[in-house]
Amino acid sequence: MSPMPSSADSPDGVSPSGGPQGDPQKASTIRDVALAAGVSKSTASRALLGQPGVSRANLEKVQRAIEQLDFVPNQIARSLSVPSPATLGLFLRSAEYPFYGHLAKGFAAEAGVRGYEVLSVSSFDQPDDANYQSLMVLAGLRAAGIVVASPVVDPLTIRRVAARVPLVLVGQMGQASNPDVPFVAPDPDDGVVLIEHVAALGHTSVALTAVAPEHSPTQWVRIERMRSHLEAQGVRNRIVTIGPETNFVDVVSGLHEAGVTAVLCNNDFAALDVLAAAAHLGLSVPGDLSVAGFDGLPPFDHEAVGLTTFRVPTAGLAAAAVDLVHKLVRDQDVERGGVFVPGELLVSRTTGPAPAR
Amino acid sequence: MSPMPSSADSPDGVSPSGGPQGDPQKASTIRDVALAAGVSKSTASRALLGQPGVSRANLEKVQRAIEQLDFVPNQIARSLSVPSPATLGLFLRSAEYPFYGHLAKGFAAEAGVRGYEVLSVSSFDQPDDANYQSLMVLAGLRAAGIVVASPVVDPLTIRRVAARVPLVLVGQMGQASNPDVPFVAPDPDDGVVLIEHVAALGHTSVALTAVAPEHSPTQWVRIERMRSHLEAQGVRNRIVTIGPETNFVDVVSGLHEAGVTAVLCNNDFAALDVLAAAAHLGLSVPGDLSVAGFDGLPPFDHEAVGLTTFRVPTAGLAAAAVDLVHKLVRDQDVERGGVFVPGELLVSRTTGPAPAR
DNA sequence: TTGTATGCGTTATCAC
DNA sequence: GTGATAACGCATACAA
Repeated sequence: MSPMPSSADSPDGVSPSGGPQGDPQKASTIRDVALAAGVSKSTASRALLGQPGVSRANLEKVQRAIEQLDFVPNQIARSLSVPSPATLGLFLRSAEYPFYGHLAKGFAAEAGVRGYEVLSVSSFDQPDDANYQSLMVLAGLRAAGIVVASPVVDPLTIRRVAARVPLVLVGQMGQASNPDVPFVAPDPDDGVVLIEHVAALGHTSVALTAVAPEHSPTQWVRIERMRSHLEAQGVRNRIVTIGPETNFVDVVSGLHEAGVTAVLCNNDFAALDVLAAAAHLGLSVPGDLSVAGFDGLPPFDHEAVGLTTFRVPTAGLAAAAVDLVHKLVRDQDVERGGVFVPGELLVSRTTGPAPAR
Repeated sequence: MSPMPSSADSPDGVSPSGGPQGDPQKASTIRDVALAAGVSKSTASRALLGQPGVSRANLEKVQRAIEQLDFVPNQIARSLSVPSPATLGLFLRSAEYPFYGHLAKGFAAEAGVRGYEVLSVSSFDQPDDANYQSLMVLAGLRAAGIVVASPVVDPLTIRRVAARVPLVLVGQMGQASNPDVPFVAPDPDDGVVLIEHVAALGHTSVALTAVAPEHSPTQWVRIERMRSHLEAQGVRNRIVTIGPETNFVDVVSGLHEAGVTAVLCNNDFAALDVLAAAAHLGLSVPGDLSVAGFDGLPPFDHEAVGLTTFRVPTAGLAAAAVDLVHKLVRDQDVERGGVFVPGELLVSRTTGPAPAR
């Protein structure tokens, strides 16, 4: 696919010229300010920027003109003449999920202390080419750097964009497809901590839930580690693939009948589904069945929910990502490969000792 | 405060000229493309935009050059000459809260079908002037329209921006401070539905939790309605102001001893806090105490959580907001005032009949 | 201290 | 069909 943007991106046939009676009030420019203040554009500009070398009289005149005209400097034009490395782009999967929301928060905080503005676009399950468009918007805005925190972006797109602007991946280990793109990801051994938790509780037959690989590549790395760790310990295990259509009552019922005493879920939402199913089946948790989630973000980590889960370090991931992209922007060397950030186990009331047989 | 942006917005002392050995690969421009293709800028531009009047030969040459140079048109420069009506700005409070995350999702979906790109910036509890800066970024980008979904933006800023670019408020009824700025908000009578729910269950003494007014202006409108409705029904009531430092065990204990049998919380997080406190005090829910939340977004609406709450219609709010701003962009008349969107009551296991006295 | 002239990258208006 | 040239709004080196 050509990198050309579609020229038909005008929304819904809106003509740029505006509506019936023309533009209501054309945005005032620095020229207007200068005119109103009776000075040259240069002086107005200098006053605007608070630069030295402007007489008090003119400064005040310009300020008055600005007030009066409600003048807002056009950042676009500004950044055209002075390359501003002050904007970072954030490409998120979907702010509706706590993980991405918290990631955005950490990202904004970390970028803020470094003086960056953050512009973000979300890929709410858009088709691939729409994702490409969205990323191009960020690139077209000449953001100093871009952080991509969405597993659904095609590697070729990543490579294309990464070739032009410093880019860091979050939450996916892109080695295979894009070895040169640095990344930040949760420690793949995070899941092993959960395994050790349930193994210590005496469980000898556990199930792991998972979603389709294309929805979350990192999940599979983690799950494979968990699985091999389980087998090394001689614990029976199985993987259950779930999706939007999954009937959890059937699934949990089947697992229980097969002797499974612990279910480790791929995320906290799934854990709630399992808990609801267990309740529906009259299974006590953790008496008959232990359940653990994954992500551990609010509100799932709340005492009132009581879920045993594993908290992914969103703040740490965000900080590492900003750090990486900042280095890239400053043209400093970045270690090939990436950064892994470990999370922490949160033990609550949904896991307990394996039932006596 | 003056509308002048700080000129010290360069991140961390980065010199624009780049790192040690100069710019590694200066972004290629249309000039480079034209040069490489052996045509003029005009022809290159036309080819880029897919405009008619370009020979097949030249078209192909330009396309090849684009591929080779990894050329991405500079949107910034582009929108300088032709104001792009294809971008909507979204100013969010904090994507970490489910409400804003879901709002963003609905917003993106609705804007997408209308052909807009969505750029969002979040005001994660920034100080006021930082908010101003962020909004100015959006305004400076010359977005076609802006939707502000953050209660913490000062009215003067809103007015300033609204004077330049179509702007719609979400979640706050700005009549008082900005009567001319259209808004979309949850129905202020939403809370009354909860009142009727607990009243029907026989509760005669209820408490309402609330946060400080500056954090959520709309909340107070809702709560006032609830309160007057309670009094009209002769139900005893009190308002408990909560904050980050609140000790919920003390609060709930006090309420219970005072004979309160139902607590209606200002949001779902607070409801979880109340539930945890009740559990800690050995109070049964809903036996001794009924608890309800507010917002009703995932995962709070999950069966496994079992919380009685009220779902605010994020999708509806988002759709209405996009509709409004779209009309504004097209220069169509917009009814003064705003749009109220009602939500729906979700009854679950934390509310029940009032305990016999 | 102030004004003039030029450039940033792109599109649009003209001539050719 | 093609290529100069002038905007767009702002910053800035340079001249005054």
